[in-house]
Amino acid sequence: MPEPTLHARLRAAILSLDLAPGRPLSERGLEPEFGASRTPIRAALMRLESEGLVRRDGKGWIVAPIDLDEIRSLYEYREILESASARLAVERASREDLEALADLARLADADETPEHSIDAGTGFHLELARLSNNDFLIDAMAGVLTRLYRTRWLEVQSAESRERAHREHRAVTAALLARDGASAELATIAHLRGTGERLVASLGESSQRLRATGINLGN
Amino acid sequence: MPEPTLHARLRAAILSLDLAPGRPLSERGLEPEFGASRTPIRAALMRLESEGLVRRDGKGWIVAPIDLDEIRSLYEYREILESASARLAVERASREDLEALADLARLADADETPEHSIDAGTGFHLELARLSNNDFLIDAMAGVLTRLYRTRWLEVQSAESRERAHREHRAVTAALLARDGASAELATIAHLRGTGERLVASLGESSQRLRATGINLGN
DNA sequence: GATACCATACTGGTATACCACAACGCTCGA
DNA sequence: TCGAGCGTTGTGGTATACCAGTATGGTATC
Repeated sequence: MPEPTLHARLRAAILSLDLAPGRPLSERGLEPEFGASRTPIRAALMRLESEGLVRRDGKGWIVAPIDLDEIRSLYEYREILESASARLAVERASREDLEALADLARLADADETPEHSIDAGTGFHLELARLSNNDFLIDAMAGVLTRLYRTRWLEVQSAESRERAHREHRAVTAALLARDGASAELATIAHLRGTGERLVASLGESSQRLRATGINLGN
Repeated sequence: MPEPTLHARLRAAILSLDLAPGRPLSERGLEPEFGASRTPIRAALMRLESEGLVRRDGKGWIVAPIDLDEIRSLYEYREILESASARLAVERASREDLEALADLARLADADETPEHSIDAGTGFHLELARLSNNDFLIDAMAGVLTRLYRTRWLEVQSAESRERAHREHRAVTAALLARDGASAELATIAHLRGTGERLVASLGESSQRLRATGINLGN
């Protein structure tokens, strides 16, 4: 296995909350931690900036904070992308592709580590986007999922929300397999809207309580 | 006026077709042409890569070619984004904002240089996206417009297509001002679908004839 | 004349030294 | 004791030297 690139390692550190949201990053400061020199670190930071995981703060860098308004916009945007994906998937995906997606939704059931649950959910939604067969839609969904990844540490805390997600994923795949575009769109929107609202609610409730779970919004 | 950044200068050179699609770029080769050293040139190239204007080709760089399938996907993607923008604009934009947009569509009438026409069209669509009040939607639309910018040198060649665009823009703004979301969506989709199909058709027709107009697809 | 091989001249990738600027803190003077 | 000014330290921005890999062209040999 090739060792992960610097970009991938930095990315993983941010997504795992190992590098806390809002934390200032200095190019030289990351040199010892990641065993690389400024040039590739700079390149990685610039790339992470375009992914929305890192941000310029004045002249310096910070790990992108988790902002409530941004999450709201992101879910609205995602609803546009994902409902369109569902509609296109109904028109274009093969039966095999749809069944593979349904398997993803079904297999996600079992007892999982929170991290597995996050990755399974991300995988499901990304795979759905792939079925649209539109590379720009796929890339956009990948970007959204990346930007939302850290907030999902919250969602997967409760077994109930994990089960709800799986149930709703199965509802989406059922509509897709039935080639019912309108239902697939509606099921997708229902899933996202519910998830988004619960997430925003729990984020808005108290950033104090979140810090107790090890999650800091960074703002 | 501050002098344009290196990124902006490279970007302008690509969008104006001064750097032909498909042309190989070497970091060192750009040094004398742009009077900068490799480090900032490299940074600019990485940024342009994330905007889709430059691409890695093996180990090297090339100006992104203009690919027919990509244009098709882009228009499909854009239809998703822009119809959603129109719908959101109907819900959210103030009367003043909508009238300002209508002004943009109206003022674009006059005799213009092709470049002005392109920028006016880009401005109109970007402004429409802004009225959605969703930053991600806005950024995505900006990205789409950037990626499509070079193809618009074709559209503005004919006075007839310029006039059609203006007319269709006015139809969109009329629906927006009437607060008729469904009509606004439909007018937007009609505009894009027609424009996209004509563009793809003329691109597909003959890349030979295009080269005569100074446009090379780079593939 | 054809082919194989080697030298050379590129490529991007990396490490690092230097620059200007900004913020912080200490020191010196009132 | 308080305040102002200056120096030290750290920031990103840039220029450049060096590295390893690669493709290419010329030459020498068969």
